Amino acid sequence: MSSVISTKVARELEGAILSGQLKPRERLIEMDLISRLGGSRTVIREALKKLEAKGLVRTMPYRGAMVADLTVEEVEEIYFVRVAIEKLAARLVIKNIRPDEIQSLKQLSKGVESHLRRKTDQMIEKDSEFHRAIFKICRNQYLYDMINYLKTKAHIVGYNAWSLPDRIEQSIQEHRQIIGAIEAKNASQLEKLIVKHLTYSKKSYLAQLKGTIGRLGKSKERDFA
Amino acid sequence: MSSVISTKVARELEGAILSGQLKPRERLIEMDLISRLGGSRTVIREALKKLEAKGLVRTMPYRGAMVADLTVEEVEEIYFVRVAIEKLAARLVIKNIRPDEIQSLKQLSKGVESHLRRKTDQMIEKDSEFHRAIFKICRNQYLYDMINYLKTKAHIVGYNAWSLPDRIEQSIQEHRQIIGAIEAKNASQLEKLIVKHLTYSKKSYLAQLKGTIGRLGKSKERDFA
DNA sequence: ACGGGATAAATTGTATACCATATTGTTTTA
DNA sequence: TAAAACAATATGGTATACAATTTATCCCGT
Repeated sequence: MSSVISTKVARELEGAILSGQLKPRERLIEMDLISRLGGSRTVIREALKKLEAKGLVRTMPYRGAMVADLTVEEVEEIYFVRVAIEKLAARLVIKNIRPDEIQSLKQLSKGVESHLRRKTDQMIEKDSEFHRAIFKICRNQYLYDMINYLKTKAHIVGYNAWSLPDRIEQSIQEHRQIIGAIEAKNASQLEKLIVKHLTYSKKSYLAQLKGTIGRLGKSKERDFA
Repeated sequence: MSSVISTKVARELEGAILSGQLKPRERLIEMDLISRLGGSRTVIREALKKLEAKGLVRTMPYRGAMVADLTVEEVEEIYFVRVAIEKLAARLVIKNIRPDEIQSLKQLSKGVESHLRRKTDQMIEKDSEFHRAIFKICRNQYLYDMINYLKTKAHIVGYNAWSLPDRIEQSIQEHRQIIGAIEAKNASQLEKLIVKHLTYSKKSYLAQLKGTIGRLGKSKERDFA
């Protein structure tokens, strides 16, 4: 629908949420967003709708929008599903991957390493690129969409799966192992690596969530589809 | 956001799509929808956005909205993911179910049977209720949402998983078996039943899709999250 | 002072008008 | 006949107004 502007606004807002500028449960008042992001009320509302669909924003009638939040239970639920889907993805990757794709994965992995000592933002982007590339190999748009949805959801508590000590080096190590398993066509090995990765990621999110849950108060139900 | 009216309009529109009144790739022109469903342009536009998020409608800048459609490949992709998730659900059900929930499942199953000779619409509703109840037992909202999304998507081609001969009797039979497997806490048996159910359902959708694909022309890419 | 209820302010929901911009359909023209 | 010019249609976006509802403020009796 309203494409150009509202999409841009939605992207900006998403950035603000994922980067932690806007915190979970923070109210998103249309007028404020207008003066902050520009555009008309219509545009802002459409952007909010988009983010609602993405699960980053929650709205209630006549109460407007707020940044979505996650309970510990929800994080558990998310990772439970995500593990299952990513295991499936692992099998698909082994089955579908072509030699040239292995090469570009290696390339991407190098890209991550090159940012080792740089700004975290770029590092994160490169890392996402690597993982996106893997899931694309599955050649199943729905699988991809769902992983993406679950991943984004978890990111609401903030970007900082990277804040833990040695996370970066460890991540690079993981990439190498992943590529190794793919080259060896070792599906169960790849599954294992992915599960390990997710377990770590989950632990990190939960730690962060428990750190912030005190000053936010509890949240309850959600809506969605 | 716009809650009351636009939600109602979205529901109506969804009904029209799922029931086949509005066919895949049919253009949804705002003015037409206004005169058909009432409400202002604002409301219609928000409703369309909602359905876009649900995957029932596709929009392109300055080209507006159309009823989403599915290629054969997409149906394959959807069912591939859905089978995996529902297998997961099966294991969760066995793990989490309480005795009283078994009772209400039996009750719901009876509800379906009572509509055996009635109008198909009510039958479908009762059947959905049964399956919804099962997935609720998983106590994982995300799992539930995803199954629901995939299910709805598949329904775009029309309601008629029921059009095949003896489908109703067969479905009732399946319900009994499912309840049996749950009572016996037999997870692998339950998985098998669900997969069988899905396989059948998929075949039915594909048959229908292939029947209609000729007079619709091909579709290409999709967007989404 | 304090909680509870009336009142005012703020915010969202819906409607409508208007124009810019892109697409689609038709006509003209080479 | 095909391409180019034009007209008609539909969406993208802005602005404004008002209704419905929630949220904040004030007032009051105890």
